Amino acid sequence: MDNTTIHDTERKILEAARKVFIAKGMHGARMQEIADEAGINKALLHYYFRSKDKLFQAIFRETFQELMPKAMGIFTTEGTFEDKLRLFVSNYIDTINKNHFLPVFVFNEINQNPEMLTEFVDALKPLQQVMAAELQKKVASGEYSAINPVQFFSNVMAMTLFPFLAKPLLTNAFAMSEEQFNAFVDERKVLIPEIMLTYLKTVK
Amino acid sequence: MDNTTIHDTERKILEAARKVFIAKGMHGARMQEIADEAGINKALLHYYFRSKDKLFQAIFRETFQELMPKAMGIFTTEGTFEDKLRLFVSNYIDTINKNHFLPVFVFNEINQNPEMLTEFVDALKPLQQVMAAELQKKVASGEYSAINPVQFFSNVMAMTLFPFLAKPLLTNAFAMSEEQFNAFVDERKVLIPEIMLTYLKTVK
DNA sequence: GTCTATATTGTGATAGAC
DNA sequence: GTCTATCACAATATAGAC
Repeated sequence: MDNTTIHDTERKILEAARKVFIAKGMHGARMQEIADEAGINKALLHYYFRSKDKLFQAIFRETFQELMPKAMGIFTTEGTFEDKLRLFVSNYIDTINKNHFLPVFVFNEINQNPEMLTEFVDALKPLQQVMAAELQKKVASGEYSAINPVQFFSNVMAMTLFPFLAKPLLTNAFAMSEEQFNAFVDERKVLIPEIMLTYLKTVK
Repeated sequence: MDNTTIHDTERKILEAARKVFIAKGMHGARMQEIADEAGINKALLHYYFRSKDKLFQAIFRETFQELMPKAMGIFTTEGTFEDKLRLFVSNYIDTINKNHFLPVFVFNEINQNPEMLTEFVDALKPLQQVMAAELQKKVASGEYSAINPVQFFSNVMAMTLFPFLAKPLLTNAFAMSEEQFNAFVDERKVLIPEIMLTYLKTVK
C-alpha cells in the first residue's frame, strides 16, 4: 500500500471531522461526536491524528482550498471577459451551493485565528491577478471605465457569497422555503455579472 | 435605584462579556476570561447571570440589534432615493467600522444556532420594506428598471459587509496596512451606491 | 454583593489488552 | 489497527463565609 493510498478508516475520520467541524466550528466540535459520526472510538482519532488541533488543521486546509474559487481555468480559456465573468459566478455559486456552511465556517475560523493564513497567503492573489489583467485590457482599450481591481473582485465575491453567509437570516426574514432560496440564488448567476458589467460599461 | 439602572458591576460584566464573546464566539469564550476582563471573579458572573448561556443570550441580543442597520430614519426623511442610499451605505460602513468583528460573529452564531432567530424574525423586514417601497416608486415612474427588492437589498448589504467579513483575507492577500484597509473601505461609500444606481438607471 | 473554596461534569488525550 | 478503561485537567456551576 503506497503512501498515496488513504486507509478507509482515515477517510471515514476525515469525512466525519469535516462534517462536524464545519457545522460546529473548531471550539464547538467534540472529538466524541466526530468518532460517533465516523463509527469508531475516540482513541482511533488520536491514533491517526495526534490531536484535535492537528485534525482540525487537516480539515481546514482542504476546506479553505475548496472555498477559494477555481477561476484560473476559466480566465485563461478563450472567450470574452463578459462570458468568463458569467461562467465564473455561475460555477462559483454552484460550488458553494453544495455546502452552504463553507463560507461562514472559513471566515469565522480565519477571524478567530488569522495566523493560520500565513500558510495560504498566496491563495487569493493569482485569482485576483488573472481577473485584474483581463479587466485592465478592457480599460486600456477604452471599453470599460477604470476601477480598482481589488474593489471589483471584492464586489463579485461579496455578492456571490453573501446569500450563503446570511442564509438563515434571509430565509427567516423573507419567509423563503428551500426552493425559493435556491431560485433566489440561481437568479443571481445572471444578476451579479449584469450589475458589474453595466457599471463597467456605463460609468465615465 | 430603579429597575432601569444597571449596576456598575453588571455593566462591567456586560462589557467584558461582549468583548470576549465577539472575539472568541460562544464556544471559544471562557467564563474565567470574562471575569478577568471585568476585574471580578467567576462566581459573580453566575450571580448576575445564571449561566454562560444566559450571559451569551444577553450579549447576542444586543449585538444582533447593532448589526441590523438603522435605516428607517434615513429612508423616512426628505431627499432623493440616491441620496438616501448613499447616506445609508456611508452610515452603515461607519457603524461596522467601529467593530470589525461584529458581522462574522453574528453570522457565525446564527448559522450554528438558527433557532435563535425566531426572536428576531422581524428585524430585517421593516428595513427591507421601507427600502423596497422607495425603490418601487422609482420603478413605477419609469426612472428605474425593475429589480427584485430582496436582490437589491442583498447586494447592498453584501457589498457593504463583505470587507469586514473577509478582512484578514483581504489585508493578507493584498498586503494592506490598517490605513490602506480603511481607505479601501472608505472608497466603497461612493462605489457601492454608484454601482447599484448605475444598474437601476441603465438596464432595460 | 463579593469573595474563596469546592463540587461536578465535560473533554482531550493516553495506557495497555487484544 | 482497534478497542475499553482511565487519566488529567479544563470549565461551568454552586456552597458558604464575610
